[in-house]
Amino acid sequence: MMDTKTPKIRFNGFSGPWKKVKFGEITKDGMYGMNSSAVDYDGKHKYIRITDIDEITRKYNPDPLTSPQGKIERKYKLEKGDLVFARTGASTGKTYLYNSKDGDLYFAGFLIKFRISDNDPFFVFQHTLTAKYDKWVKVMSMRSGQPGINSEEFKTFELYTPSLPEQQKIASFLSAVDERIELLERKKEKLEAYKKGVMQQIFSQQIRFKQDDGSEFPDWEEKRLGEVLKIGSGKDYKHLGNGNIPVFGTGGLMTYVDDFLYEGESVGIGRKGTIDKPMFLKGKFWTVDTLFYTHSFKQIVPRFVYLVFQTINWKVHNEASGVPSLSKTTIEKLQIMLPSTNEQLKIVAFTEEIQNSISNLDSQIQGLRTWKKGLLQQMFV
DNA sequence: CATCCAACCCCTGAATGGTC
DNA sequence: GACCATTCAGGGGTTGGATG
Repeated sequence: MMDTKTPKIRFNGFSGPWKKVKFGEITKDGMYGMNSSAVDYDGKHKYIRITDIDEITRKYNPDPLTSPQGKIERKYKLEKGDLVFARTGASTGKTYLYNSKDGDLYFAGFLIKFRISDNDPFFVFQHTLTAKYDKWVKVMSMRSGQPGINSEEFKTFELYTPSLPEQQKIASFLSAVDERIELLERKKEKLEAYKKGVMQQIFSQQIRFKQDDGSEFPDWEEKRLGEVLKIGSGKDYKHLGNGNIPVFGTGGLMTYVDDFLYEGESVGIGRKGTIDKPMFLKGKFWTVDTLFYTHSFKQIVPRFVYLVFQTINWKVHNEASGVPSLSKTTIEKLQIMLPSTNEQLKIVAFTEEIQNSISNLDSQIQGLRTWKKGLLQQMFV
């Protein structure tokens, strides 16, 4: 007897149960890619490896663009309807559906390619974005060492499929949802670019704000950072107990403890490792050994410091040969042009408004992604 | 296997303090 | 006041665990 099921929600005009198939039954090959390392892009052959697939959007997103090394064979070129799977490492199970817009792509050995036949590729691909698939990957990839799933194992993944027209109907609906998400993403990118451009114009004084009564603000003054603020060192926090005071590292929030280093508005900046990602801090907080914070502000408001820090090219000031490093003296010696406090506040308010719109778009995008994930659970069985 | 990053630790130089 | 010992904080390289 055939194993069948019916999904919870469905488009009008379709009826009848969905039938259970193994992934291997609706695909051809299941071949491993090129066993070759990546080299600089040669202008013709684009290489796709696990890291070139975006974790969230599952799009081909190379950084930088590379080509495979050595002899390039046609059989490693992806075609319409090809779906690739990451087979080892922490990203095991990550998938990418070939999109002809990405041009000619040659796939790497850590990916396995399946060509989907007689079914809608996009419909099948969507199954690899479900919670059910994630769970399956988690179990199947368990090994004594690094996680992994081989070609034969991928073929055993089970899914339920309707008729081709119903698959296509679902696929076109879901791709419309994806398009909406992409539209918002592009909007967000544009706004981010706009913010960057405006900040440049503000800090080069091409744009100046006026006082509320229409008069000019005073001229900007050249200052050493050390004249207007002090740099505080982070400290180890391991000896502290649990609490509700956040501990920040160069990568952001780490944990919560029961003591604080500083209270008030401040800006964190990396001392080692990531030195070019300033963060705005407020309230009581603790920073680790590798994250500086600012304090004792004179003639400068912390939120403006945050803006200034975002415009500084920190990597230029790196003085170490190994892990990038900044020292207090380097930071204190930096020269900046400083507007009056009132103009600083205007600039801060203006840029924060743009930032709010960006954050708004971001939460809309997150919301849509969550909604789609839930939708997949209802539409598939 | 490569990358990232917190934690670790060594080195240096300034500050402090003691002794003759 | 000169000299030396000790302490301490900051600078910066190394290490190892986590992650992709």
